[in-house]
Amino acid sequence: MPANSHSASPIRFTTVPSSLGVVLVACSARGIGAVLLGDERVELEQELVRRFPNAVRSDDPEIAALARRVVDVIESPSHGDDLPLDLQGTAFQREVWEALRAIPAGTTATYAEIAERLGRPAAVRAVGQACGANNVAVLVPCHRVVRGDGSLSGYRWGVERKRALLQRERTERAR
DNA sequence: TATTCCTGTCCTG
DNA sequence: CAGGACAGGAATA
Repeated sequence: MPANSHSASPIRFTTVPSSLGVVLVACSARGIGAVLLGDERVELEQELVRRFPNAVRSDDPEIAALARRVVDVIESPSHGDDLPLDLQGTAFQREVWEALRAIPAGTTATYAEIAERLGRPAAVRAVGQACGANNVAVLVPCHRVVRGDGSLSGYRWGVERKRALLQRERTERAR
């Protein structure tokens, strides 16, 4: 049991294919620290290492099982998730991400609504910033936040994926 | 329609 | 440390 001093505990990751492209799942001892979406495996690995320099690839079955569960949530949003998360961010960012998790699948909220929910109605723009800083795609549903005029605005992993996720969740909710 | 300002955070010089 | 850039939005002209 290596007692780690100030260098964070190792973060292990693996990648799996999905209908939305490659999914990279990384986790620490506390839980899932990152879920990245992209077109190419290498691209995602580079992005992860940029954010977590101490991340290492792992073929641990435990990680693989976790990754499979993440893909399940992606493919079938109504599946619900109780996966352990290890979110790192400022107090404000955590508040935002917490608020996002309260948005039911199949529905959306505006950046203004989130800001209001936090008691900071004027911090709308900061909310957008916090969403973009989120490392855990899908499980922290930043894709369910839209503009006041209904447009999808942006998405860190591509607006097309945002559109696909929302459409899928609406379909699941309808049945 | 075009500016301007607001808010929290990050990035860059 | 200062200034600019953002996945927004309301107010003003």
